[in-house]
Amino acid sequence: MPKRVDHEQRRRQIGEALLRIASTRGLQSATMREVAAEAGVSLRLVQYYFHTKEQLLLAALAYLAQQLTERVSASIRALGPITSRAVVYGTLTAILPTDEESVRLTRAYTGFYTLVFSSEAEMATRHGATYPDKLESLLATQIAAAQEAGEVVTDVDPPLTAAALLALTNGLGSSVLGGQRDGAAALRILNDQLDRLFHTGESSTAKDSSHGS
Amino acid sequence: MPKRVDHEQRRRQIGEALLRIASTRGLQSATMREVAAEAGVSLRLVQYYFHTKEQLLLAALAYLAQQLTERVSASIRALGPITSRAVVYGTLTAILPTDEESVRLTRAYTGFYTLVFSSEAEMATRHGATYPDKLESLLATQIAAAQEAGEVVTDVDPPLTAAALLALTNGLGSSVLGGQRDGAAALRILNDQLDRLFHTGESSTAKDSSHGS
DNA sequence: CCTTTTCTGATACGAACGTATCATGATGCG
DNA sequence: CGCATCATGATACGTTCGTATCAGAAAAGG
Repeated sequence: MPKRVDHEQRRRQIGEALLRIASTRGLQSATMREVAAEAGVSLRLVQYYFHTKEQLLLAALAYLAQQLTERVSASIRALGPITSRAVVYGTLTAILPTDEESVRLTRAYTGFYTLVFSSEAEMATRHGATYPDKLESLLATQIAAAQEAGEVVTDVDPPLTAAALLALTNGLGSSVLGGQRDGAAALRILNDQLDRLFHTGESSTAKDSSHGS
Repeated sequence: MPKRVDHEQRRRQIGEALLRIASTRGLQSATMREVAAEAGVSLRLVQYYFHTKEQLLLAALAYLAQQLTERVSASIRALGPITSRAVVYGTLTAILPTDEESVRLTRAYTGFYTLVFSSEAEMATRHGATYPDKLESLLATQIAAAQEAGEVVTDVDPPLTAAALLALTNGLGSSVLGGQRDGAAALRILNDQLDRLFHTGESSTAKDSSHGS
């Protein structure tokens, strides 16, 4: 038997190359040959590890979801005390394209997302719908908890508000990716809304309490 | 000279065919041949009226923007008395995919939008950025006017809030297009937010004041 | 040592794309 | 009445895509 290389590492290397292309040149530029070149391997190797292109896309999407999840929990963890507000703030800012990494992730994610409602897309049911739903119910739970703690007024509907916050963040992300505004401006808008929800008087972010334009 | 047909009508017929494809099978399925078949003309005719595919896309985008604009003003007009709140409500609900026409428009629009930050896209500067900006400043003006009228509390920042509302609506639209929820659910979420902004006590929509899940 | 299995490379194939070319009715003007 | 010109049709070309095929190198096992 031959050199016995780590298959999973190889697959990951190729999948990451696809994500890199998706976040720079767009998913429609992620052809088999481009991915192979980006990963520094031959086209045959890509075919060897992924029999078909759909398998490659599916694997790359899984890698992307994993990275997104890791980023969300890292963002929450970085905020220190795990309060409901920190979870909400950390979750939303993690998926807002503000720094280089989040721009990469959201760009790639948007590519997959639009691939879903174009093609008949059997991959729609796999990740596309379940991932935002999880995020949304997580947010709803935290908002309800914040209500119990008196940080949020009781007349807001947690599921409705959670959905609104997530949709707001996604919409802001799209505007950043589309070049309408930069990440800092999007963050200001999000913070403004969060401040209105969590009526503690202080701004959500630690570094700056003013949100003037 | 031959039959002397109306060129503009022909171009429109072909452009609409592209939009129809974009909103059903996706923009990447809108090939020259598909557009020709959808419009019921020959491929040569499409080439005759649009020398290159980019010209066709540009023209179709212009048609789409025009239809969107018309829909927004029609939606505002249908609300009767032109109050600030009606303008805001009419604008946002017009671009939310709730009925068949708005689904068509938003689907097509999303296709163009994602085409922009994939390709180097010279068409990004033409419509992509200016259209949302116009909507946003319109909303900001109306929110400020509502503040003057006492319908909105004075501590909200009109530009920031306008941006948030538009981003929220876009995000909700994406979730509807992605199949995460239906148009009615998205409308409930939007109404919930508008009710919180315009503290008149009544729901924004005329038909139902409850927003329970 | 040599077989057998695992991995990698070069190249070919059919389809679909955007675009270009050749050819041909139809019509209004001189 | 013809002929130049606008409008349309049929088809070809070169490229790129996903995928398939043919084949060679490298290392464990007998």
